[in-house]
Amino acid sequence: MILHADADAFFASVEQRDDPRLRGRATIVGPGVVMAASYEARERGVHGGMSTARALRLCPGAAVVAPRFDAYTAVSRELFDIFRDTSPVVEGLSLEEAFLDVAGLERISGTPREIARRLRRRVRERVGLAVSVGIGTTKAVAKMASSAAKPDGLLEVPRGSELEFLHPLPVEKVWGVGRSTAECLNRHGIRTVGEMATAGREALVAMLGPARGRRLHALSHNRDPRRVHRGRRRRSVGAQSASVRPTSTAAEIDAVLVRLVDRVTRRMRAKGRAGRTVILRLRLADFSRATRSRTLPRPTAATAQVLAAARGLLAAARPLYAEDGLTLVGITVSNLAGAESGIQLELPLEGDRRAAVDEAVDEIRERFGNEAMTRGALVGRRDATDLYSASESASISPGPTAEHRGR
DNA sequence: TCTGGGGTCCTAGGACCC
DNA sequence: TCTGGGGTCCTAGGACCC
Repeated sequence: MILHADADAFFASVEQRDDPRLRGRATIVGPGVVMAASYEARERGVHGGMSTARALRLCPGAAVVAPRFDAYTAVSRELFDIFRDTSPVVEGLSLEEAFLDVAGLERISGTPREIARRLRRRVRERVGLAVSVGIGTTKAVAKMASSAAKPDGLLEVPRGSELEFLHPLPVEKVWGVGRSTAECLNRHGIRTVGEMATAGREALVAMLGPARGRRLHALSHNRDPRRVHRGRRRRSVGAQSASVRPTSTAAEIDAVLVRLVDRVTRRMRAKGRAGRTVILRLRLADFSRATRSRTLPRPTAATAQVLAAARGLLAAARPLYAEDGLTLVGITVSNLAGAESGIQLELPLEGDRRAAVDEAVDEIRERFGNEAMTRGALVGRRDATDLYSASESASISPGPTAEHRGR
């Protein structure tokens, strides 16, 4: 069984925990837009992403507080300490939520429900926050069960009863279905997961494209082979700023760009990562978006190199915004060295390299299932997985099957 | 309703190679 | 010389998540 644990209204709950005056009071984090809203505010229709001005019209008297990211990071660490103490296999999804594989822990720790109860109690006592937990046989069911359990709840979907849980749910409750997908399904008369199951795979693929169509079809029949795995490597590092205005001068925009590049490359160096693709993100005056990217021959985390690429992209994109100006600039470095695959291994430069590869293949089978190995690829490369110690590394990708690829 | 900041994954076309 | 299948990499954009 898989647990999905998720701290309720995380940022807002930390603020309420740390400031007694906010307890029991509608609390909104973030000036400008709502980054998080306490349940008191949600009851009045406030939700993440809306402007605080609108939120205050819906919920006059709400407290608006500025985010304190350092505090959230510290609380997140405490939360994950408890998660990892609960199960050896923890996969974090964000600061405040994670999957925990509790299969095989019955002898030591009790049933999944007992484990979940204890987890919730420990977080409440030691961190002072409410954590909702969903229990299911798959990631998707566990995740959707925790949403259904909120606030401050626990919901187990026992093995065998998954379809009873899934089928009545409206499609927009499905993890991975957002506004656009929901609208498309609704247009075709599909409103619930059960109707999705009845529609059939070909119909869903025709509506949504091969990847989304197949995934949702599988999910509606409770098929979700994804394992819980720890140690996923970050695939990109980015920073953006909405401090630019349509009236900003070229020099002001360049100053923002320099600050963003510095922030990103600093973080990359701190983590010992280097990347090859520099992506410039722009939001124009009419709030439309554009991206421009450039792939370098070699991974880098050097400020000067990333900045040179970023400036080149900005200059080339100038015709886009010369007339009306910009409202956001962002820089992301992706294609991070050593992140191409599901698994990384260091090969000894001498000795039994074959054995190391065989071991890695076994691990991939375990993590991703046999299915995923039909087209496993072994890619050997000599590059810097770690900025400071270049070594030969190999990555083995859990290749999509021919069926997955639609070929 | 005039809109943060950080990520993930998928798609589609073109260049290029064998 | 022309045609074709099969593959990789790069670029740009879109959808979704917290």
